[in-house]
Amino acid sequence: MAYPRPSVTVDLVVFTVLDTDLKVLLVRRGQPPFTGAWALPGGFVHVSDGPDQGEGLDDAAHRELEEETGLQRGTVFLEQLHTFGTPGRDPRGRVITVAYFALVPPDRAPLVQAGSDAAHAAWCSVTHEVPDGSLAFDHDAILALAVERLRASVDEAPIAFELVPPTFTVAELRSVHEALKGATYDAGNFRRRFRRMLTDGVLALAPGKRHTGTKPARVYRFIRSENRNR
Amino acid sequence: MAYPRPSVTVDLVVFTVLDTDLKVLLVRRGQPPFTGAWALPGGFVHVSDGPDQGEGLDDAAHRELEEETGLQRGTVFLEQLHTFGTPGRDPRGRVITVAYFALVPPDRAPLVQAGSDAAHAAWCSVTHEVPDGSLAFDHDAILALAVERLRASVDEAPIAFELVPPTFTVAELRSVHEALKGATYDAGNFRRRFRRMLTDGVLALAPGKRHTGTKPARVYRFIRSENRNR
DNA sequence: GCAAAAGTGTTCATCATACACCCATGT
DNA sequence: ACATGGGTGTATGATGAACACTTTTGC
Repeated sequence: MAYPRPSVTVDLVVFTVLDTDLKVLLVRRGQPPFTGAWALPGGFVHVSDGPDQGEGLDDAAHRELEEETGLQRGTVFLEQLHTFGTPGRDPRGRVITVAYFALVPPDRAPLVQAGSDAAHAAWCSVTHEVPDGSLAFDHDAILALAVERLRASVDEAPIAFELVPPTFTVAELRSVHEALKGATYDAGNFRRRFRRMLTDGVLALAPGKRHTGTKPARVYRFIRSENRNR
Repeated sequence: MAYPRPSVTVDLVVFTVLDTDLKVLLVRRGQPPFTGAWALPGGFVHVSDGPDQGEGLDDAAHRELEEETGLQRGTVFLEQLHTFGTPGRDPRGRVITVAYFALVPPDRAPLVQAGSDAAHAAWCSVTHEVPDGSLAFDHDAILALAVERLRASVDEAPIAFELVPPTFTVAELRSVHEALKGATYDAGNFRRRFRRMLTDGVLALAPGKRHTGTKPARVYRFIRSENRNR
């Protein structure tokens, strides 16, 4: 146990969908290395030599997320993505980073502006504003993997609901799907999938209607699986 | 950068299928903590304070795998699974472990016996020989996650081929699927899926036939996607 | 009235499942 | 001869893509 140890950090890939476009939260670096470059938010995992040993990885990720966005644990989807530890990825020394990806619904995304370091954080369009090779460290690779994982997860798990307000219309959910996959869905067919989720208890009709400029649409809400069986 | 740092290890969940049963490679611990208990093979990631910074995570996993089984890089499927870093998971101090899972075809599995520390390593049946709570550290949780991921991956990616000899029959591949999922597949329907893979270029007919005690069966081989397009 | 989005229905191809059935071989 | 597993065919139901269609609102 007397060997040199690496530093361990968490990096966050925080997604949201604004204006039917997939956005990622980036911060502008104020210190070297990569001063002035955009990077993923993140920080060191707190470690203690005492008996408590410090904080857990998920705890560190949630802490960093709250520091950066003000969003508290339990209110956002956060999941471990992958761990990156290639030697040389940080010129200062051996740093291993555990990457997480988070999903923030658009109605909570503006909270980012109210964060402590608001000036240097921004939502950037993944497809238009983040050219390959523009991020610090190996954050391009981390972002690429996160996008890939996000796209793959949409068809498997009910994660699109994490990117939508508490109540939403069929068209709104479809819009999120389209933003994630970069393709258009047939409105009729998407509605049928939607109806199946309704009968499966994944969704429920919510009171009220939404006026979007034309015919008012029904609004629905997502039923999390924990509450679905009771 | 002067804060206390954690130790970082890699742990390996090495699977194979022997006698139509899913097995995992376990080692018996010789030192405290958990002396005498079964554990996943693994070890510390080499870190250096010099400019080279040490070895990469994948490199560490491959090194540990070769030390334990003699299987060299490029000959086995190895993929990062998840990183576990709950404080207290190792009573000696803060240890964060990057878990990997590996798939070894049965024709190479016996090589494990030839390893340097052969006596204390064994293939254990996941369903019969590894009761919950029997492994050291949090290795029960790591194994459980690996099994879950393995089961989920079988239907998505062509990973069953990693658990089968270089050439195999339809029944052999079906047997692996059944061992992984713990269910039986209809022989005719499985054959149809198999035929689709054949026309898709995922599989190719291999020369020779295999005598299994009754009518000789055709043998096939897996075409890796890199070679499929040329 | 007209455009645009909400919402419904129909057709067609694909694929999983269940199951009946023939064929070849070792014992 | 016969049991066993290799190998083939068929009917049925679920699902998804493509697309025509009606309804309801705002302008």
